[in-house]
Order: sequence, then structure tokens, then C-alpha cells
Amino acid sequence: METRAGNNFLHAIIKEDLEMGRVSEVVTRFPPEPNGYLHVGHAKSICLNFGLAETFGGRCNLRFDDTNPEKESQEFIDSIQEDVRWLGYEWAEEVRFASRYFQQFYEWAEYLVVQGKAYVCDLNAEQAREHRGTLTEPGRNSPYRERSPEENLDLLRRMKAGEFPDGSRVLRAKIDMASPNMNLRDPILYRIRTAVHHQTGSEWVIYPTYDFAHGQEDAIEGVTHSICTLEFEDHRPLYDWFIEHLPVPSRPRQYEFGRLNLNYTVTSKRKLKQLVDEGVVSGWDDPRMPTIAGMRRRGFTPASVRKFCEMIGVTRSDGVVDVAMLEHAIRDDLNTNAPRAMCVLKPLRLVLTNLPEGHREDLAAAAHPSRPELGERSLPFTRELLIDTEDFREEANKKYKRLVLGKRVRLRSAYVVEAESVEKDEAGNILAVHARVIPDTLGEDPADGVKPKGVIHWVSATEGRQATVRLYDRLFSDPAPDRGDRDFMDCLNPDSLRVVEGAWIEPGLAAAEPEQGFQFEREGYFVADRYDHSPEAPVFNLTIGLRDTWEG
RNA sequence: UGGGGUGUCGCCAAGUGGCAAGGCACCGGGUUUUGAUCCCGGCAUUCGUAGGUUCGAAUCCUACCACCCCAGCCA
Repeated sequence: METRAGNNFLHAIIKEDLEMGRVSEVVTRFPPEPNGYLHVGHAKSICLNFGLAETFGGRCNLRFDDTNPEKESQEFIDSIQEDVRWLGYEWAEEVRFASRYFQQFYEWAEYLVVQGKAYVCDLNAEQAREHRGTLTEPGRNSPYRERSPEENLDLLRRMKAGEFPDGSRVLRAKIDMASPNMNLRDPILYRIRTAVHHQTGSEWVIYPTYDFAHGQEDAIEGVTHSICTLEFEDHRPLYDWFIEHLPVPSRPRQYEFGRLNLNYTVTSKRKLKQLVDEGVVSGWDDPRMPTIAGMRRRGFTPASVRKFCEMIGVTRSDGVVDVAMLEHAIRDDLNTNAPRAMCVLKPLRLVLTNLPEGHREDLAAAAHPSRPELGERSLPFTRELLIDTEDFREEANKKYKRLVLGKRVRLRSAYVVEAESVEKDEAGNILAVHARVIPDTLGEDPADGVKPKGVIHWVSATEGRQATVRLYDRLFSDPAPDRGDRDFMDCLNPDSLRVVEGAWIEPGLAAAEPEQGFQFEREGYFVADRYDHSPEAPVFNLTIGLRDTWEG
């Protein structure tokens, strides 16, 4: 049985390759460079690669494309593995590293030299640029292009031996300096970099470029479908050139799809890194970051991220997905799965005058309105309660469905109350509202037939607990912070984080496990912070607010 | 002015010669002890534009237009 969802052009290609016997098993790979945290765009690639392998019973490797030691680190290797696992995927066997194949790559480099298909070039970066030509003019051959295989082999070995300084020479493929495809104008295979590599230490001073490594990595691992983003399309002829001219063990094929763009969001490692480095956010996992770690801390669930990736599809056209789709994916998941609870963000005292001092009654409330199997929680109902300041007005028009002086409102999962008077200070600020409980309204309408106009949430002022609530909003106030004609830092939303220290939660909430998500009724979905939450000092992050169609 | 791509509703996206799926968003209406959810209904005589082929075209042909990517010893 085929899943209709997840169907895309790559799915179709693989299906046919399998049916035609072009491949016997599908092998994909997710190949991040460990130079940053994974973001929502990577999630799309992960879901695609692992998802395809999964639906066709094949396998997917996690491979670190670690060919540039200067930008990479162990921190990123660790976080990437954690994020892939969190999303719910398992890679085949052990984690792969391009650096494990360095010796093989080197031998293949010598092979090309011997074949007369690669040469050592002494041009410096600037000279090389001049020789490369432009988009409309062909390049010129390097003066070192015709060195003999013997001389090239000698030079290459000495490059490897560390005899030459960084940047002094490179190994280039001998292809075509007049090619309209810039990637074919004698591309660089190896550059000299005296750097300590996080995996190989000081073993190497020459490192292969992406182009000379990627296809060969795929071939070594038996990858059948090497899926990357559109900007690598121009590299495909080069990818194929290496596969064709090298004695590789298999012949992988490259396919490209359109990378994810989200409005109100930046997804470029450079910009995300800048946000972290300049302290605009608290780190790569700040809940406002579009990183996997950030979304996790924000309260997104793995299922919601996967659902989102399924919703947006996979094509070769590049578009900009509305962040509202991501928000829908998480609301949809949490609506059906998150237990309900009550939290008052801006407390206002509500004194129930017809209840005796010290009154306490434990009310049972459903954890979920339509899923009784999720059980119940107990809510202490006392003489003094806290309601939200926004939920009371001395007077209001008929559109206002909350508590109004002299009128009634239903306290969620509890009784109907009627506001009788207001307590104010000299300045006229409301200090408290006095109301009376209408008897016998637990699960019933008032016997006198005067129904409440609405329902508001509440917390016991004496039994509730104080909590820190972090209200997050989108990091950028402009739909296209990425637009090239200005600085994305100028598009930051100054109100992307509001910390509410004096929020009050129903007592049971203090015992929430870190990363546990809830719907705070009438407010939104919140998650107990992964790191900062504790029963003694509860901390909740706003994942996403409830849809709000009230224009009040 | 070189090469490689892409253009279907505000956004994403099916569709591959037989008469425009779906999702998001939006707008109505109903249910509701969450102004949530849920339910019902509306939302492209038209597929970048202009020609052409055909009984018939988003799908085939031609030309044009727009946008994206490529001149790192980054990936």
C-alpha cells in the first residue's frame, strides 16, 4: 500500500528504478557539513532522504561531509546526531565521515594525475581567478597545465608531505577552461591547509574539495540516489565526470530538489551564526531560532516537523512557504495530543464572597475535552482566585464574552460566578473583583435561567503556583528578512520575547516534566522548558498561540 | 550578452492530450463549559505571455517575458 502523501518526483524516479531493476535497493544519505546546527531546511532534506529509504525498504546513511576542518567542530557533530534522532530517524549502521575516505580520495587523485587528467597548479588564488574567465568569456589555460604526469605526481606527493605552504599550490582536474559551465573550468581537487582536523588530527595537510569528495563518498557507500539542493545542479556534470573517470565501486546518480524557504525566517548558517555570535538570541537552541534544537525547545514535536515537511512537498521549483503552515502543523498535533491546563498571565484577584474563609473544594477537570482516555486532573477551588486582567471589565458591549460587573461568567471546569463589586486604589486601579458563586452550577446552567455569556480560566490564589512564562513571537517582523537589498538585522522584531515572571499556574503543572507540552486554555500551547524548568521554579515557553479570530 | 533551472488560486502543491486534486490562508454559517477544536459552505471558465498543432492543450510545437543559481583554494 503506497502512501499518497510523500509522493513526489523523486519518489517516482526511485519507484521506476526499482521496477526496471536499475537498482536492487535504494540507498540515500543525509550529508551535513558539521559547521553549524541543523535547521528547518535540513529537516526537509532529512525527511526526504530517510523517508524515501524507509518507504522503499532501503537505507539511509548519516554522513558528515567534513572536508573543510577550519569551519567544523565536534559540537556540531554531536548536535546533528541528536537532532536527527530527535526527528525520529535512524541511520544505517555507524555514522560515516568523509574524512574516513581521505586515503582513498588521495589514491584516486594520484590515479587522475597518472592518467594525465589532473595537474598541480601554482597559480595563486588571485591569478586563478583571472584565468577563470567570466560568465560570458572563456577562461585561459594555466601555464602549469601541461606539466608531465611524472612532475605532477612528484609535486602532489610533496604537497601531501607538507613541503609547500598553504595556498601555494592546488591539484586541478584537466577538463575545459572554455566550458560555459564554470565548474568544469579545471576545478580544484585538493588545496593545502595546515589545519588540525577534528577527526584526522594532523594527519593531512591537503584536503579534498566538495566536488572531488562528494560523488566518491556516495560511490564508496553504495548510495544509489544522491539527493541535494538545486544550487548543485551545475555541479552534476562534474560529479558525473569523476564517477566516469575514476575506478569507483558504484555509480551513484545525483538529483536535485528545491530547498525550503520560509517567510519571516532566515535559514542560512551564516546568518543564524551571526544571531548567535552577536547575542541576539541565547544560542543555537534559542526557542526563536528555526534550528531543530530551537524548535524542540520551543515545543515543536518531531511529528509536527515531519508533518510540515510532508505538507510542503518536494519539487524543483523554488518558492517561499508561509510560516503559517509550520504553525498549523504544530497546532494540529498539540490540539489532539496536549493535555489542557490553566495559567493566568496577568493576574487579577477574584474574591468569592459567598464562600467561607479557608474554603477548598477539589474539582475534577478533563485533561482533554474530547479524549477522556487522557484522564483528569484535580483543581483546588478556593475563596480567592486569580483570573486574567483582560477577562474583566466594569462595563462592556455585548461582543465581550467575559466577566462584566453585575454579569455572569463560567469559570472553566467550575462554577458560574456573578461580579458584584470592584475594589480599587486611590488612583482608580482595580485591585480585586468581588463576586458570588451561583450555587449548583457545576456542570449545570444556573437554575434561574440566566446563562453566563462566556467562559474564562482561573487559578486558585492560595493553591496555585507562580511561574515564569516566556512569550515568544516571530524573530523577524518582515516577511522577507533575507531579501538581499538590506541588512536582515534591521528586520528583527523587538518583541520576539516577553518574559512574564508573575504568571500563575494550576498546582499540578509544577510537576510537569521538562519538554512536556500543554495547552493553557484560551491562551495557547506551552512547553516546560527543556533546561530551566523545575518543580520549584516552573518555566514554560509559548510554542504557539491559539488561533484567535476575535477582533476585540 | 554564456550556461543551468523554474513558472498552475495570496502561499505550498497535484496534474504528463480528454475538459483544473488537496493543504495553508481567507470569508460565511452551525456546534461548543477553550472567542480553540470540530462540522458545513465559499474561494483558478483558468494554468507566465503570444501564436500554432489537434475534435479537444496546463499538458505537444514555436517565440517571447519573469524569476532563481553559477565567476570560493565554502559546502
